[in-house]
Amino acid sequence: MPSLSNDYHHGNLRHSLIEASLDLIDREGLEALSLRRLAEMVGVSRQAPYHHFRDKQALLAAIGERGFVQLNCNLQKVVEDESAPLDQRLYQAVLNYLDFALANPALYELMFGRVLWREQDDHQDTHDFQRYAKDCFRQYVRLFDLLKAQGLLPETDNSLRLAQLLWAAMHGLAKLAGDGLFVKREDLAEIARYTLARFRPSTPLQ
Amino acid sequence: MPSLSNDYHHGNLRHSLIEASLDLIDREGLEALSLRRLAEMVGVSRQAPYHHFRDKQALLAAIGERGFVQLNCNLQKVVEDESAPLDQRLYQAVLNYLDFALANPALYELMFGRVLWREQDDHQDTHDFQRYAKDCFRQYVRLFDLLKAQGLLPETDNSLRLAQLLWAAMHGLAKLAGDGLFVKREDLAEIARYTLARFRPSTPLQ
DNA sequence: CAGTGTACTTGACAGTGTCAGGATGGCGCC
DNA sequence: GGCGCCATCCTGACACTGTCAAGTACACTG
Repeated sequence: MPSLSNDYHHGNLRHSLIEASLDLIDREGLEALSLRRLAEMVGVSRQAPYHHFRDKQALLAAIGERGFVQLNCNLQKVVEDESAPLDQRLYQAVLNYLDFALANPALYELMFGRVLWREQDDHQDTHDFQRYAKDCFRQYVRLFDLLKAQGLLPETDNSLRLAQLLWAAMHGLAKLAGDGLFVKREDLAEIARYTLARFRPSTPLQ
Repeated sequence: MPSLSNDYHHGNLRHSLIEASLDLIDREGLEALSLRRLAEMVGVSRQAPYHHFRDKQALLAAIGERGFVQLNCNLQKVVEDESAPLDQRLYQAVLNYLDFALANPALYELMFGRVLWREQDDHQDTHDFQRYAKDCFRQYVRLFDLLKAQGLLPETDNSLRLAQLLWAAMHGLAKLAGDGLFVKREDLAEIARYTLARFRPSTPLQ
């Protein structure tokens, strides 16, 4: 067990680096994230991070993983909230996703950035990262399964396809609103309802 | 008018740089694009590009603009193809979009990358760039307007909202399939039909 | 108490965007 | 025709990046 009060051995550098990264990208954006600057922030030499991350990509994967864990935790609470009716849970799961994306634009950009998703890369870090991401996605499949089981969706509907489509729409909306291309931010909630109406035209949402 | 056969004055460097950029990112991805390397490819000094682009960002905007012009041209042909029924045109417009995104992943990434869409930036280049992007988007609004005019969609539907939603879904699908996160590439066409069915449940598509 | 390994350090290198200032050469004006 | 203008291009320099190599400090194990 490493001692925590030590000038030379930092104690838990890995954790500190991830924390500092989140802070940095939140304040200055993803492109401001550099290993050297990070090392300086944490008060350590430029090469020290390499004892905890194989390279920059591995650090990025760890940060992204953190994001997915947080998002997953968030969604899980919504999906398993027995006190709310299922269609309200679905609506809330969409809103929470969009909130998360808009509240952490840089982190969201990283989580779905191309760097972490190209196939070539077969290192353990990115495998872990992608596993956590898929856990997140599965929350939506599960929600649609529940809706079907409760008769709120026809049995013939395909939960996987619905989840893929819903996720695609959410991701697109997050991009549109977050970067302000074809959607004004204040219209987002209305569009979210508009979206869900296409999935379950029967019930009104507020 | 500059002479074209000249060692010192390149003649039409701006165009050559954009062309070389497209070639490079197509072969090696977006992160391989550097001004210095580009200059070398074109056979010019590293500072020469700065006489045609204010900085790297301006070059990126020009490349992205090129992408939007191409996409817009592509869509316009589909939308105005009088020989096809409107619902088929819509379907084709979706397929063409997805094809474009999957065939030019690096260019697509650039076109919708965060670098070119943050608001702060108020230079002419990015304004032009964003104008072309919006032209593209308007093709879809127009298509929905046509569908309404022809009675294929209820008058109460909002073309803008429909276009926003459809575009969001397409963008999300392009991401999902292109980077292979939650969607297999071969399922994409089916999901595209699934998507459109949510917009106009009445007609079958093939 | 020697020694081993982990966490950390400094030095070095190639590559990046971009600022400053100098060279070249085609064009219009006297 | 000669001259200057100025767009176009060049070289030098700087601060910054990721990362390899090789050294140092410290904790723990025999």
